[in-house]
Amino acid sequence: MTQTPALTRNQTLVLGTLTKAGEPLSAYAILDRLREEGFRAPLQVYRALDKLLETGLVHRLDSLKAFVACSHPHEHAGETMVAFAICENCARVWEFSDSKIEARFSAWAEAEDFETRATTLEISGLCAACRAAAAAGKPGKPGPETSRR
Amino acid sequence: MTQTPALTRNQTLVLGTLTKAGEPLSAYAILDRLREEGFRAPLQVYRALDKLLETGLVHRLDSLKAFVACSHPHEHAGETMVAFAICENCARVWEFSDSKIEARFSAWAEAEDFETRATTLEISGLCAACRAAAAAGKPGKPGPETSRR
DNA sequence: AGCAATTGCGTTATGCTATAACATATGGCA
DNA sequence: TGCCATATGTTATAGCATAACGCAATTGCT
Ligand SMILES: [Zn+2]
Ligand SMILES: [Zn+2]
Ligand SMILES: [Zn+2]
Ligand SMILES: [Zn+2]
Repeated sequence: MTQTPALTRNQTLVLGTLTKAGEPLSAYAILDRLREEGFRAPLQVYRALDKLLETGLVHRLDSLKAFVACSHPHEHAGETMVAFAICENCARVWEFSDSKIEARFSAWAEAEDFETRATTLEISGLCAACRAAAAAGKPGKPGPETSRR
Repeated sequence: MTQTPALTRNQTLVLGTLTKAGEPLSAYAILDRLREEGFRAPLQVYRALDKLLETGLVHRLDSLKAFVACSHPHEHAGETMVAFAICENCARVWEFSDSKIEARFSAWAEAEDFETRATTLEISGLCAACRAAAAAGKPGKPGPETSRR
């Protein structure tokens, strides 16, 4: 069940940065926000992220090359397959799981005798708020802070 | 329906390289295999890939940062959500779609009023052949040619 | 044919993402 | 005390992707 073994200072800082941001951040964006705390090199961020990813407190979004704090520091223990919906406009992320989706993937894997180790389930698009704003002619937020140093 | 407008020389070379490889290749791996054909710069590969991705002849696997030829140059027109299973050991890729998986994602999107634009559905693990080989004590193939120049 | 617009191509330079390798420090424990 | 494991700091390097420029080929029109 991956007992959380109390976070170190760097891990706490990185997790705090992601939580406060409320949206996905690239490792380098995290680094920039932690320079005042003494961070100097990407490795300090990546090493902290490694541990946070292991314990499930943070997720990596492959489609964005960015990291996000787990929205329900729930039990990721239950083997649950987690999916993410990412708004291209406001960068908000919805983390959800659906037992039926999981069941279908498992069915495919069983039929093919494939042993699943990791999953990447991400859908990107426009959230309700952004679509409403767009319909009303408003510009909207700039997007996720990734690829922007 | 994205009429395929006849491929250019570079696009043909890149698609041929991916098809012949039969496994995912990074853009730089493709570049290396096309130097004898006159390729010099990553952009030549990326520009060809852009078009091939548009027309659905090639897919990008975010979890691998690599590209793979579509295994059934089928109609990707029908809005079908495509999923990939990737063997971590032999790098083979299974491309499949499941209307029930798609239906569940669509149901979530409709409930949240989220407009889906793109999907990344990838599961990685071990294929049947590699598991059997591992059980028999054999080493197996080295893995996908990504991150190796 | 003449001409403009589009698209593809080649090249150079640069930026973003991630890890290797080495050094130092710290804390638990035999 | 001496050993081991883990965290950390630092420098350098590898791997992935695009910006910006200029030129060439193609297309579509008059
Ligand atoms: Zn989570
Ligand atoms: Zn939004
Ligand atoms: Zn396909
Ligand atoms: Zn395999």
